Amino acid sequence: MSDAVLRRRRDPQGRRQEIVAAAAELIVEVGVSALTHRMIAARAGVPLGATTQYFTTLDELRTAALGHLASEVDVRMGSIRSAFLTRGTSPEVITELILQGLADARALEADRAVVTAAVNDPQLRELARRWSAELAGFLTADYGQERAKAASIFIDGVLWHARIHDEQLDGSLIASALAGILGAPERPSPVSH
Amino acid sequence: MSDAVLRRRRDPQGRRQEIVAAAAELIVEVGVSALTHRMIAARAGVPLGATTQYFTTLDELRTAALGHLASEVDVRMGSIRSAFLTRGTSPEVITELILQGLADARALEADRAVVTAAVNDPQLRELARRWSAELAGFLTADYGQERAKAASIFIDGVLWHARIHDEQLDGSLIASALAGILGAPERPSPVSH
Amino acid sequence: MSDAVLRRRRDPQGRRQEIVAAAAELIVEVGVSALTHRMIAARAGVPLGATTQYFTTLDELRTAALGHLASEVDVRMGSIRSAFLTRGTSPEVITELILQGLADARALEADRAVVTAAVNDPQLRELARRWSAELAGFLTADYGQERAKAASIFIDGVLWHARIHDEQLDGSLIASALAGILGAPERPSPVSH
Amino acid sequence: MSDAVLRRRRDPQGRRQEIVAAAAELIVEVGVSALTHRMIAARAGVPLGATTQYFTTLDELRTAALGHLASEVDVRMGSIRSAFLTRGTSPEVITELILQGLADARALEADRAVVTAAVNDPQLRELARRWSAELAGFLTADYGQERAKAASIFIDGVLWHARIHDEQLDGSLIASALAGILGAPERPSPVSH
DNA sequence: TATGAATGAGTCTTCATTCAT
DNA sequence: GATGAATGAAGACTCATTCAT
Repeated sequence: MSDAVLRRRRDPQGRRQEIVAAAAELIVEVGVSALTHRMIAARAGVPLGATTQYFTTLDELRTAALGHLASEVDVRMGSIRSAFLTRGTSPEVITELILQGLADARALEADRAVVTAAVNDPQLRELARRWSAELAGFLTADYGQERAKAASIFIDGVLWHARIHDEQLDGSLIASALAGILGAPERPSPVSH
Repeated sequence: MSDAVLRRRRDPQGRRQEIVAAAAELIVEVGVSALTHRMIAARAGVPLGATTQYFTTLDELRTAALGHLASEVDVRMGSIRSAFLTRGTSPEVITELILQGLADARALEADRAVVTAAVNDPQLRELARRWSAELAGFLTADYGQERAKAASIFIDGVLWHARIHDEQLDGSLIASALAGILGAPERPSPVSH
Repeated sequence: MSDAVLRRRRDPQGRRQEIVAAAAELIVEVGVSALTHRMIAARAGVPLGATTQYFTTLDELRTAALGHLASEVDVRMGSIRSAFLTRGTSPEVITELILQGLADARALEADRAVVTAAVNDPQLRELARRWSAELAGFLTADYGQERAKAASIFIDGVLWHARIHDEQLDGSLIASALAGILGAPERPSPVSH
Repeated sequence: MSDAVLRRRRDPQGRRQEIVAAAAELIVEVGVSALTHRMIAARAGVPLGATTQYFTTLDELRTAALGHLASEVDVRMGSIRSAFLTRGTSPEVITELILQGLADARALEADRAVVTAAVNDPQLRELARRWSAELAGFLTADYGQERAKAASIFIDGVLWHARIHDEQLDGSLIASALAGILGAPERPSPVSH
């Protein structure tokens, strides 16, 4: 009991999470390749040994952290899906969701960090592809496969644009472009009217 | 000593180029942050010391390599401009140019490598922004600023898509999307008919 | 891997000391500017990495080693002071202390190493000045400031002489010179008779 | 002839001297161990290759430069000797010569650089010993061997003092100390009266 | 002969990883 | 289990030295 006070409360699962979260933060800030055990330990506020206790290699930890970021994106993806389900997939709704995404700097950075890393990481590429397909999938029912895919490509462009440019993209520009890409719904969206 | 090493023929200019080219290749393959002197020397087929003879620091070499890639993009940008001047800016022409770009894997990789690196490098960001603006600029005369910008964003999306996905993007998808985004020309393009 | 290496027993404090001591030895032997991590590690009998584990930079280690030597000098300075207090400051007593100092090769070397390094190191210069002033201070009460300072300068000369020449300096030479420099005590030393 | 214009005038001896002089300057400024070919070439305003053309190894060049400094000291030694011959060796004359020496910062630095280097260089030690003996020799005729040696030791102390302290040493302090050390001349100096 | 490019040994430093405590 | 000391493999960078031109 007296020993339990000296040490941090035993909570392996929680500690693991802290480490992963710290690593994820750092990936967003300095990039995947700059990660080090020491850096992560410092950020997480855990001793150096803890980082190797929970993850055999740095690579394993890196993977976990990237997975963590990916899951953040997944969460957002889920909320987009439910927004589409309740509010339809009109260009205006999509635009609003995009603007919301752009406003959440943290989420944007997480997303771009993962996608950037994906360029040189097969596993992440798969992930990025899945998201891309998922987004397109949401729109396919209403606009057909081709247009849905084109829209998802455009959205990807918007996200990259935000990462490189400082200016805020105009909502009407996005909405018009989406409208142009998507054209009229192939069959009436169940919710949009 | 028994170093009967045969030294390479002297050609400073050429050697410098070889090193930069090797570094550029590696940036494309493994990303900027994974670059090391050793890796570059091995790829260029020069001794380790040669990399530091021509570039005081690795950073300097990195910058030169990125510049090399950037200039490749600039060249392509120039050829796009002249294509627009002679053939107009109809969605079909744009699409054809994009497909040409996608077909040139090397060019695509150079472009994406620079843009990826741009996320964390102010100087490259500026460059990326300039390209973005340039591309939009080509289209502004015919379609107005808003649509031109939206089209350039879409094109950015297409390039990213190509980098992440293995499948070949369909030309008709691109053309339709561009047509949707650009709408009818505000005033007839002088060349397109 | 087959590294059946047997690791040294853990003793951070001790190891740190070993490293500093090895560095100090080497400064005495080869001078400050010739120090290298490898040399120190070899002398201390520790692996290369140990030297950087305990000292972030070589400069930090150098400073610690110089400090180590300086503290040795400080100790001797203290014993000189107490000798003066109990036995007075007659030229004979001073001479005896100097001869003792010269006999302790190790102490002599420490002193010379620090003073030599002081020529190009502001911090050490301050230290050397302090010792100089301290030594003169011991003698000021009995001989006045001027003569005390002259004596301390002479003593410095003696120490240098010993470092450069191999011959042993004669005690009577030192005593006579000191007697000539110091003249008669301004007021009777409380202990010397 | 037209080729002679492109290249520096052929003057091997002169060039060699320039290099040695540059090296000597640098030894005084940064110490023996910091010397590099490149540094010397830059200072001398000659191409890198010239430094290895005239000296097989850096060590050889270093030695030459140290010799150059030594010869400067030798010159001063000669002028001291002749001053003693014409003006005698009274404490006042010695003091004046010392003060002159201290005033010539360049000469002082040369002397200290050589002596400092001598601590770890057998060849230079020999040189330093010779100077020491020489100086003592000048005074031996008038004051006997013991006192002469004591005086030369004191003078060495004065030179070191000047290197470490910023304050200017008082002439009267030096003169008094020398008078105390030397006592009355054993036989009248031929010139001093 | 004079020059500076070429080479690789050696330096400092950082870290992943192992493992004693 | 938890911690941080221990180790050595790289990595960036500097330079003496060699030698093609």
